[in-house]
Amino acid sequence: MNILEVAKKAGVSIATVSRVINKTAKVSEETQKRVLDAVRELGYLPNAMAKSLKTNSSLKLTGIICTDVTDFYYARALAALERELRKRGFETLLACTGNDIEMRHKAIYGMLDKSIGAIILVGSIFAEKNPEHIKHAASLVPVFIINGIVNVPNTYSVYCDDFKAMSFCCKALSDGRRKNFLYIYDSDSYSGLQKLKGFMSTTEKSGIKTLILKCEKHSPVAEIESDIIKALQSNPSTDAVIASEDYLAAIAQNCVAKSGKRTPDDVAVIGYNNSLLAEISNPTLTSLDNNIDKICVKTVENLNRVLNGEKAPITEAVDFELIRRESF
Amino acid sequence: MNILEVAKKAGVSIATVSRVINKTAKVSEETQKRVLDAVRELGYLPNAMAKSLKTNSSLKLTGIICTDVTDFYYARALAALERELRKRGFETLLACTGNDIEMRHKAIYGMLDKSIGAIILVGSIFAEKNPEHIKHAASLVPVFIINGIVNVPNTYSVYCDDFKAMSFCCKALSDGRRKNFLYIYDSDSYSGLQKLKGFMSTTEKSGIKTLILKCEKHSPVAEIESDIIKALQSNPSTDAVIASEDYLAAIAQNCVAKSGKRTPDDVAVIGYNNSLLAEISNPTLTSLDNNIDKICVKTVENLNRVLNGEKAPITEAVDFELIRRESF
DNA sequence: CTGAAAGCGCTTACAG
DNA sequence: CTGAAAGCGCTTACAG
Repeated sequence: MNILEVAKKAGVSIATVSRVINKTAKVSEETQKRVLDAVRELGYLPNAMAKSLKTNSSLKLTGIICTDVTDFYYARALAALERELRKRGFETLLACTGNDIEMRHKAIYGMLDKSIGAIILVGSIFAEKNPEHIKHAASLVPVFIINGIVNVPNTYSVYCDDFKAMSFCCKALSDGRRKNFLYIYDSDSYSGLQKLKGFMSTTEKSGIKTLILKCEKHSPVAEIESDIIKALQSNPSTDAVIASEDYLAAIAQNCVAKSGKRTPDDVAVIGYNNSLLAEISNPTLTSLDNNIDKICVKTVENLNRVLNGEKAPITEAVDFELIRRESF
Repeated sequence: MNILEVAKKAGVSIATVSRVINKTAKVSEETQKRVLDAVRELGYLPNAMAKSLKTNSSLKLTGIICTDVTDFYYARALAALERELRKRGFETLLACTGNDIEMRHKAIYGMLDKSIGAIILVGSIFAEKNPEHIKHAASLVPVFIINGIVNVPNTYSVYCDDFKAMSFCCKALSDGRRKNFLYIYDSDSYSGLQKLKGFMSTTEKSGIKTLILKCEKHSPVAEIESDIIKALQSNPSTDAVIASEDYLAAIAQNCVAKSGKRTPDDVAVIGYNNSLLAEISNPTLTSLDNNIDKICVKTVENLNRVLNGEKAPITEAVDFELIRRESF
């Protein structure tokens, strides 16, 4: 089914069909109707490939690569990115990779094959120490990383300074006379490590006692709970918990309760990302808002600039805020 | 930057360049190297449009239209769909629409312009009473609806029978000697209404007293809480709450606690979708699992069949299961 | 207002 | 092993 068949059916040239469909020049009403009828009867759908090949407009495709859309934080990022891209007339090609490094690399090379104009990598997990694949991608199209930094030409980062943010959380707790912190995290990504470093460096300076617990992402909730409860038991004077993600903080709150302690009186809890979970938790969860929405807005602004041949900042930080609720 | 420039730089014909890049015929090592070097130096990226135009393979694009990726249920659907599509070599073009009906229609027409082979509509909100736009879309490409039914040719549905599922929840509660139900919901989508009907018809038959509360989606948690608390106060003998979504159930649990009652002893609570939220809630939440993952798997199987010219079921139901936890 | 024809960037018989 | 050329389905000057 192509434009020629429509033209034949309507008894006109393909040029005329094209004009009618694209409303790109005056065509007599009578002819117009014949063409439109033919289009309808045949169920003709213009071939977008051929079209963009000719007009060289491309589909204005942006490739978004994300490890896991079911992660609430990434889902918010994806939603914001798609919304901002759409605003500017870009389409979104989505690839989810899971946490397997092979899949991540494959996804990047896969995207490169699709006539995309740019790649957005969602999550600092893509900011590896040896970013060969990103280097390759960036040699072909501009690459934008959400909340991660990788030092490669033609690669742009908008991020929240998670080191500072986590440091801020620690200070808030120690200002509140808390002295014995449990830190729970689940990811060794760039941003995950920044948070961890922020925690360690700040608690060390202030002479806070610390215990650090790493959980496996996607392990059963019961398992995480049991690990946290053990950690709390091994260090009964724990008076504050900081988690790298709200869901870990929410689970931790439940563990605190199960240990017969009260939040925040006995144990304060701070989460991270300020997700819906923080509002729904019982007690509601104080959480660090690292402004993922703003990160995405700025990223797409930069993308738009770069694709228009303008300059854009290589790295750009957004601010953060500790949203206080019942848990601290 | 096109194949001709690469050919010039390498001192060969464009045919040879194409062969090297696609490994589609023997080329001498020496020539191969010259071509690959040229490709590298120029940062040449084949034009996927031109390629697919020629091979007529198309990008094997599937358009997924979704109202809101930050909704946990839809995020799970999207993740499952993308995974299944990728398995079979399809790319995913994503459009998010929000809840505005205009935007939904625009998104559908927008997709049709992109050389997609099929459209997947995520969420029964797309199953409107007057599905003109779906009819139009389905006249051009097969349309697949996740958990919604619309009676239009070339449209396929895989769904969970939410009427039956909700009815099952009610029966479980009334078998447990509960007599006074509060139902909380937030959506008038096809599936939302099925759930509501299931609730009403079953409670009516069993002589259960009922109160029905509709919340606005995306309204602040505090507002939802206050509405629920009012509802509980207006009907102090409420001994069971059923919500159309886990997050509403989680909030309801908090309200029950704030009203000085215990879950499940005084008030049992059942959520819907069996999301992570159900596991994290305190107490953990009994929830109806409507098998969204299976729905998506079957949908992509059907899509694959239809695109290969095989038959696929027009409508297909998956089973459901009530996952018991602490709240009932 | 309409059509014939060139050309978008590729792939792939067809020759050699 | 390699190249010249046709053709994928469109759009758009150029003529008329």
